[in-house]
Amino acid sequence: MKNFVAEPLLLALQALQQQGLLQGVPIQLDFDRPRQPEHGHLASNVALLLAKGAGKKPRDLATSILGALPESPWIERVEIAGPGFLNFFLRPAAFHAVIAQVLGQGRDFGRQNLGGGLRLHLEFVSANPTGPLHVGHGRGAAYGASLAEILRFCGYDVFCEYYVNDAGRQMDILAASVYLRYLEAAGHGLPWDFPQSAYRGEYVREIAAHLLAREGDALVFASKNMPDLAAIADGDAAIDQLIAHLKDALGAAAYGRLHAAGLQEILADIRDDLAEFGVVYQNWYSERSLMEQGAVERAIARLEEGGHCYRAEGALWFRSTDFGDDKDRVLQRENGAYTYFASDVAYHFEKGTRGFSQLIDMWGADHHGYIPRVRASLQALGADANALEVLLVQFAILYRGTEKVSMSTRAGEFVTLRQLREEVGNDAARFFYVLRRADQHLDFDLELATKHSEENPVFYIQYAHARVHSLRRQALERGLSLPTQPPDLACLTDPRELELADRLWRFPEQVASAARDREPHQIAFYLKDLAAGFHTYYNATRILVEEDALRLARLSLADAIAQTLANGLALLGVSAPETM
RNA sequence: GCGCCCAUAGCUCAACCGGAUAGAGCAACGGCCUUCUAAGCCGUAGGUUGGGGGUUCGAUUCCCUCUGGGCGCGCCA
Repeated sequence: MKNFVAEPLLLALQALQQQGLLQGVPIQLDFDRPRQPEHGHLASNVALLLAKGAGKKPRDLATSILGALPESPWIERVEIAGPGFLNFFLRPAAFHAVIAQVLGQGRDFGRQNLGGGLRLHLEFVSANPTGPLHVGHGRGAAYGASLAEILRFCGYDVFCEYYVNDAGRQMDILAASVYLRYLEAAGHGLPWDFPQSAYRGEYVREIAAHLLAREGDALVFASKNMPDLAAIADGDAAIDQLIAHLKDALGAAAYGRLHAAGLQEILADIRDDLAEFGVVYQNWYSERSLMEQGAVERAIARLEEGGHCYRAEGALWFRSTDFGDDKDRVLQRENGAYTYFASDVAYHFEKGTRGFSQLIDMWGADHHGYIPRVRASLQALGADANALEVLLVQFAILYRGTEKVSMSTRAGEFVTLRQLREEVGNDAARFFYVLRRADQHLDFDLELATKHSEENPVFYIQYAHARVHSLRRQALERGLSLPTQPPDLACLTDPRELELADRLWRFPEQVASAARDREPHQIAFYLKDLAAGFHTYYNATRILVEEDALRLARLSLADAIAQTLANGLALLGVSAPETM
């Protein structure tokens, strides 16, 4: 739609160039949507931008441009204002064309091909499978899923992946926690209190109960000669001793079943939870498979071949300081075990070999210090470090009223994503999560979200959508005809109607902007604005009037608005109900 | 101490890769339902964009500095 103005303006600038007025000045077209209606529907500051290079005063240049503008069926008039802005006023026909376009394109209105099919890898959530997802993870899930949809709508080939940390010490702690609950469920009391450093959530008992149902007493024997945890002051050391004992006593096969019991149940839960939330992955990538395939060894060998490693204090280090990191990082510990970082080096390198042009990672903001070392590793491995883009998502801080809610997974004190979804509904949750920029802290007041969920702006938007469909139902009930394609919009002359069409026209731009900035909240705010415009119009103007032409034209406008609301809501994973 | 992020109306947040007079919602106050869904609409009030410098025709936006907050600085993940 900007072409209505961009094409004539470009022609004018080219004409001036031929006259020698803009020699050596690179032409750049730039438009603004003025806040003030007096400033037109579109304003261009080209004269201000090009004035310096052309050696002219901005207003004089603007006058020259104005003189060179060809006639256009869409442009009513052009004014020069302020320091040299060119303000374009469009004819109603331009807005009618927008409405027709929305109705013609339907669900594809707003779709565009910015990406050109570029393959893009998007990793998000990737929470450790040591417990159910909590409300904090929900933000990443909603944000990532919405971003994926927006990017797809803009012509990118997006591949969503969840990186499963199924290999680390945290999983061993989970296994040990399950084992202790298993003993309890089997009727064997623990010789000491349940450890503080183990996972104490209720879900661990459930996993243990299922394990007991499958295994019976078969694993109880390993409770003999357990280390005396009560005697070990350091909780982490205590749990590590317990893990070592269990691995030894149970043997690889039985310990593997114990380990898998927790992992598989929790992973299945996470998968279902996210699927119900409308968050779908193309792949779940196992950290353990990375290790079993030798990818970590290969990556480290490659680093060593490049001379980026050294041994010190018994450990193998990566000289990340050569690539701008604060300090060097350990890849392999003194005890021979690889660090989490080593897996991540391999994982990110491996991603790059799968043919993606760009890698987008979404991390919690607490991981920001991690970016330089991952970048450094990609650089050292000869990969394109610029292909990795890390989006940091700030924490969601939970409140219950004015009180901060603890969010410890170990202690099992948290509100799960599932609980939240059940309380406020998927639509409200999805929308609420993307309502603010990712780099803003999200204050999530549970009391407010549950008690006053009807105040959530998602209902405001859905209500506007439902109202349009209500109009259509009303029209049918009264035996009135509905619009046909293409609509006749000539009688839409009211400034409010044209202004609404103006907002519709903005949708594709907003989608592109949201994709470029990786900011789904832009869509959310746009939809609020469009819904507000419709509610105002609805209250001020009767749509189902007797006069056929006017009624059909207004219904067409309403249909176009509903279509755009539905398209936008779909990008955010929110439903667009026809009745409320 | 070093690094990253943030600071806009009483509260929660917008402001289109620098644009013209900084906008919404909530809270407050006052109006609108015998006609298309009042989960709505209209109006009033609310600001030195944390302070100070700089760049620019032009700064909430970019740079510097200070203040205040969040997070990080493990052979944890």
